[in-house]
Amino acid sequence: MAESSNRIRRLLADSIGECCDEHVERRLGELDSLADNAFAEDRARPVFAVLGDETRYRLARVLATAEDELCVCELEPLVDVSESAVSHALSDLVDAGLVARRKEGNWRYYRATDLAGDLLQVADRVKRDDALQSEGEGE
Amino acid sequence: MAESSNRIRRLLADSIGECCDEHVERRLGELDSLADNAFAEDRARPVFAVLGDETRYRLARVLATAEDELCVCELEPLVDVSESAVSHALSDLVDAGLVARRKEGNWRYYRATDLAGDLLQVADRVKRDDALQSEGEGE
DNA sequence: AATTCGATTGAATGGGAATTCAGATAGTAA
DNA sequence: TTACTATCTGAATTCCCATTCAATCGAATT
Repeated sequence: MAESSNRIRRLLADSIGECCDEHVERRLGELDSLADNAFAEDRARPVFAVLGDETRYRLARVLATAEDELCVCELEPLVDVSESAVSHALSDLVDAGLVARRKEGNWRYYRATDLAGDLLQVADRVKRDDALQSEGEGE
Repeated sequence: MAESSNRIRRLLADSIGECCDEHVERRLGELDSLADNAFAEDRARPVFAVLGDETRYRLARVLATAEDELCVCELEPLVDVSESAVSHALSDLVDAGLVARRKEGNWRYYRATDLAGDLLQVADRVKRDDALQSEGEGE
């Protein structure tokens, strides 16, 4: 705390020439409220964590691409893990709201939700922009 | 392979009453091309994996909320890890195209890219829909 | 009711990733 | 050039999570 506010003091001094206690206090207040706003809603992270795993990502991708429901036995051959792992992965996807489940007899059908489709679409779309953005930096 | 196509045979038999070899072959073909399409672009997964980590997620969230560049010494107090870990996390975010870096003297300024902002926005927006979607399932 | 089938669950384990530690680097100041 | 600053890097360690194994479930069939 004392350490970091010293750095911020020097940072302010560097950027605005002069820096008094008042400046430091104000900046610290700004950062505090920024953190409050940023962390007000933090239920989004599990969604990213779920999609970050290869198995779950592939299942979500297939289901979103299919735009239709698929049975577990149709999904299983598409990922290189055991039947049990597929079941675990699909459960995680359901819990995260990325996939919906329907039961019919012994079969379980899974379908991607809009959330999954939208997230994958955004991640695909902006990937090129990303490359453009990092080109400019003179490292 | 033989195992899974047997299941698919039974699945088809269950859903369309009758099922011959031709049906099985066609369905297997459909699933194959589905997988080809789904896995054509797979560079999106690392982005999710990066955002799935708590430290990186918080940094990205703060930077996106700030809508302005922040110095490392301003970010560090907001996450409960060492200075080194913050540096590692920021590097990962830059590599994933979620954050851009600018150097000025001894200071390093970081800013969220559009990709980060868009992904976080989508993840936040659709979270309510998700809750609605999973309400309907009679588990 | 016994068996088979598709799928799920829970516990244990192995592998990988996040953190830290120690040292390095580049820029600044004396 | 010497010291100091803010940040980064790489190696080592710790910790978590994805997978598997085994057992189980509900539904259907005999």
